[in-house]
Amino acid sequence: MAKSTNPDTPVAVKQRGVTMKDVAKHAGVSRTAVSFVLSNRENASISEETRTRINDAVQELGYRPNAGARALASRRSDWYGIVTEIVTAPFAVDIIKGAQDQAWLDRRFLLIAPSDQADAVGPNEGLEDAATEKLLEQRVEGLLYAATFHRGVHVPESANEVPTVLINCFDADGKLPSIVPDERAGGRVAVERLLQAGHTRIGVINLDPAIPAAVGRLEGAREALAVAGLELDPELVVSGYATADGGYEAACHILDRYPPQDRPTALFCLNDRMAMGAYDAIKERGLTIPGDIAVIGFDNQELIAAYLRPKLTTVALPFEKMGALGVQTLAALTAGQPILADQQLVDCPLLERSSV
Amino acid sequence: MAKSTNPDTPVAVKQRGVTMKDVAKHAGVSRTAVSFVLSNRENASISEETRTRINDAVQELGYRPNAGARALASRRSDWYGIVTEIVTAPFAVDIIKGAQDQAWLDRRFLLIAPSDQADAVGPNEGLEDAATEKLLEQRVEGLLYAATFHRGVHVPESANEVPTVLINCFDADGKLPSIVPDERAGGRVAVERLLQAGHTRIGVINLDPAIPAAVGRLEGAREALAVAGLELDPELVVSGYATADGGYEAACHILDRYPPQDRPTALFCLNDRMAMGAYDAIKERGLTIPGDIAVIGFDNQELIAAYLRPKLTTVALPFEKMGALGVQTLAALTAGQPILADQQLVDCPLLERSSV
DNA sequence: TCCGGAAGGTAACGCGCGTTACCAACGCAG
DNA sequence: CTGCGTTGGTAACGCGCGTTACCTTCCGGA
Repeated sequence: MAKSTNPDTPVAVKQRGVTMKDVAKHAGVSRTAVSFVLSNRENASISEETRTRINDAVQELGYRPNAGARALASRRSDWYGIVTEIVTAPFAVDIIKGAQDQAWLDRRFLLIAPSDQADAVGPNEGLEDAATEKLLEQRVEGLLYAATFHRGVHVPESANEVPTVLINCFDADGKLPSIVPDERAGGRVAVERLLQAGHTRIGVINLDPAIPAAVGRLEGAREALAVAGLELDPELVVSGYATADGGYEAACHILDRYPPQDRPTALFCLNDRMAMGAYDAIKERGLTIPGDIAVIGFDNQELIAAYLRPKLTTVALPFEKMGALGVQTLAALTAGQPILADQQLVDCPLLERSSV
Repeated sequence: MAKSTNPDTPVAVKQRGVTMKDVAKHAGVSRTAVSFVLSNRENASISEETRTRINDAVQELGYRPNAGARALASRRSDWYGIVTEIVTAPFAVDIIKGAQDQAWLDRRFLLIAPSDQADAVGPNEGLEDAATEKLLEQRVEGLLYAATFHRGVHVPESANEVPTVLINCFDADGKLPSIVPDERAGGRVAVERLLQAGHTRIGVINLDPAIPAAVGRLEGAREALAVAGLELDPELVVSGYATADGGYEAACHILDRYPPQDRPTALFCLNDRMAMGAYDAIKERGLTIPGDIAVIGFDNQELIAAYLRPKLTTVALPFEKMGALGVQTLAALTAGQPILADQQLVDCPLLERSSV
């Protein structure tokens, strides 16, 4: 099987492409005519006959336009750049998917440049700037910045040279438009679901209380309770590391503190990984889900939520939608249209599975 | 969702950039001199003094080269394209990361184009061709195709126009070089680890026996056993759906078939999701991991393997390495260098955690 | 008859850059 | 003085394409 490849290409592969000139010659017309036909010019007067002759020539020769040359001549590039650490930490990969798909719909192209965890003051600090710089060298018409988790970020200076939109993060300096999840509404819908199932004593497994996700989700939870005339018992809110272990420990803490009759009957875990740990704590105590304890998560990490047993009911982060909305917003910006709002909130839908 | 946002809006943003001419004027030299300095031409005779004058001008004006124009003039584009369904199904996202990083090292750029599950004969069948076509329009110098799981694929005809390398898949028509995991060695190392821990009666939770991963891993398992003078008991090999539920059922099947003393003492799960299900089956029966039953997985899906309790020992798929190797191979190809082998196997390292 | 206009094109410029060919000035040996 | 190599540059072409200005017919009406 070990065959060495291609003996007859010496060095530097010839990008010998068919050009418009070739098409023109083959069709017996001028290059301009070809250009007119290919770009579907409105007021170009080309007879139907030559038009088809040109199209045939395009087919026969396998002509493929040169995007670079086109960009050079027309001074518009048909592409956006996205700078993201998602390539490194794929948690929010659906942002890319959503953006990619939307761009594709708009016949645009997404250049993806990696960044390390943004604002990391470590050795790789320059990477983000370099990525932005590289994208601008490609003459992207707009920039997107996407983060793996909702937070404030600083974008490089040069991002101001083209329209820029932030996805799943916001400009700490407050100048750029951003698309973020509506954490508060998400927290509300989660707790509403628990209330609706009859739970009134609800434990909360919290994230680092300082991050936007925790603040918003908790606030939403309080709102939902308030509507029902209830309050959030501070004793039932336990923070932990945002991991399965952290969730396990927090759940143990909550479950063991009370005698069975006073125990909360539901747990709102502020992310799915912690819910995963909570599952273990609950099962370990011989309790069932959702019979004895209902569990609701947040994030909808497929690998966890869909594969836990029972499958986890959770609130989904609208990554894909945010990605698409980011591109739409960028399209509006580059077209000079006004933007609806500086910060667009996107709904976090509840995903019913079997843990409530 | 995903409503198309008017692609042909006229009001294009002026990409008013500083050009070489501006730099030249500002430095009081010719544009050629600037070009020579910026491209570090070997035998260009430019005095040290004008050289610094030019560099200063570049700084002061914030000149940024136009990648498109450069590509047009030099007929080389500094970028590769990668067509992949990974954007849709992020399982193997590290391939992109590895490729991206390696490309970045080579000062190249990766254009990522989405494809649906390849060879899907569904409604989206054309997407892959379209993606390839778009990439060729950008004049990529080489193409990568990456799959989420190891399998044979067909690539579009036009891929033959530039050097092409397949990652985590292979050309069903046998013409293109590919980078795939060494499944067999992975299966071997997994079972070797179990043997080393003293297990001789090993159950195997198998995937769809037809796919390359299952074939290779099972073969490797047999080899390892053979070295130890053992054989694989066909009764201990149970196939199931490649999900947690599938793993759960298969594990139940194996565990319940024998009385405790005849029961296998270890399970080799051919992927981590199935191991996740197996965990449940084992715990449900009051057995401990790894005390009563050792479990070893395959794939190293971080979200599962690192968060299961106990953490799962598993064989990692070398996605990142495959991505990097893919780019390296492509670089060699585009440089006209011969390729080592048509199919390169990449090692699957064992990741020790706590389940053996 | 002449004029006007539409239909069906084409020549030529420039986008920003890499690259080749050429040129002026200078030093220095013969 | 001539000849010749070296140093330090520059003019000009072309990459593939969008675009503008212009140029020919041809036809119908006054």
